[in-house]
Amino acid sequence: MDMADTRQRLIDGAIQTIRQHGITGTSARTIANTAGVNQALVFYHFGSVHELLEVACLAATEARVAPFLARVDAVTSLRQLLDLGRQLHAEERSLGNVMVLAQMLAGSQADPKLAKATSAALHLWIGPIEQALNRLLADSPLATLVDTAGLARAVCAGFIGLELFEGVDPTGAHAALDALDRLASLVEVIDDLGPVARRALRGKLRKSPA
Amino acid sequence: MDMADTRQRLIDGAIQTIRQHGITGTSARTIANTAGVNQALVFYHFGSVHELLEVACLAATEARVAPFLARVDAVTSLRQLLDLGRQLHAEERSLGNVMVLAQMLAGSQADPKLAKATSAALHLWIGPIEQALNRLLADSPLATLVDTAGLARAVCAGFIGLELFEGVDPTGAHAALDALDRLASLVEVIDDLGPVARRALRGKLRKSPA
DNA sequence: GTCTATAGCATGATAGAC
DNA sequence: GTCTATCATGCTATAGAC
Repeated sequence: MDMADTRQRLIDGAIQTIRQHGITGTSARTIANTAGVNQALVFYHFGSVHELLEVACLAATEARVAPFLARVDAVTSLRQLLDLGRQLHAEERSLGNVMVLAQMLAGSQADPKLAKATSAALHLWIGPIEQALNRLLADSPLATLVDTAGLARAVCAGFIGLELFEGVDPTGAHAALDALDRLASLVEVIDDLGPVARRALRGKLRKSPA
Repeated sequence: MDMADTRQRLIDGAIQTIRQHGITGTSARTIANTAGVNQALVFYHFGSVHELLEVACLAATEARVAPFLARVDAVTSLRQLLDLGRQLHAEERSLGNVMVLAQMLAGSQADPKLAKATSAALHLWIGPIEQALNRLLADSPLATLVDTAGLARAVCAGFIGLELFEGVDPTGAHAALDALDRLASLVEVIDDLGPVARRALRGKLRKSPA
């Protein structure tokens, strides 16, 4: 039953521990405890706590991104993409990959090795989002204005920040998400503009951006 | 010279320690070390490490927000507000209040007492930003669309997320900031719309938002 | 592969000399 | 108010029995 799946239990335990106790409350002992295995096995299977965290963060993110891929491919409009984003955010409250990434990011600021792993995990989200934006904005008046690579990263960073903020002010975070949603609907409208308005807008834009 | 300013040295030491070693590397001993004082004084002056962190976070944020107030009051357009935001972001790289808030937020997720203090500190930023947005959008076509309270919170959360992201991918964070800036210039253009386009836009918006 | 036991060090916090 | 000394506990990591 649990020959080489002790490894998996440790990975799952690491993720659950980060979610429940944050990066500050995560140690070989707390992980092993929630995983229901012996503490020494962390070092036998992964060498160190840090390495377990790196593996766990990547594995958990992969598992969470995989089902997301099909859903994002089915999206055919900006509005649908926004809706998918809100669905995702709601699901994250229970499944919590974003919080894991946030805690890992906090721990990464003083540790280059963690930073590398966390960056890799983040890019598992960034890639598909960027692709979707490229597809949806391909023949939009916004295509020349927005940099989809940068926007995808901004979206991910925003999710991280919102998740952390939600921990200390849930109603405030909800208001923030609503505000962004309404602002995004503005972009959506512009995306749907007719050719005349489109040209007018482009003229206006030409003199304003940096 | 340093009678009751040992207190201040500990506060400064706490902030500097969080910035250099993150929340995971912050302890009574590391703080006292960078402050150049004895470790026991943390508990004499503040009772516990957590209480020192709460005081320090609030004090550092107050000190950083104070000079910001005059600058945000001088702003007279959305473009200027965006520019101020970018200036602020550049300054934060060296002064680092946003990183302190990010690390405190990470630590707050499993600690309600820290959460309360961090939330209070965050609102020192949120308040003035919300005020500025209210003032600048007062008679804009966007006034009915955007919720300034929510938007102010979204902006703060976004800064937090970007700062964390910058730690693991500096060039990616730069691209993200640029993308947001360009997107914001779109909002700026709409803010400057004439009455005809304004009415057309309002009609389009009426059927689209949730 | 998994366990116990333990080394060696860092931690929060306190007691008591000065 | 500040110091030294100390306690109890938690931590990473390893050695060695099974």
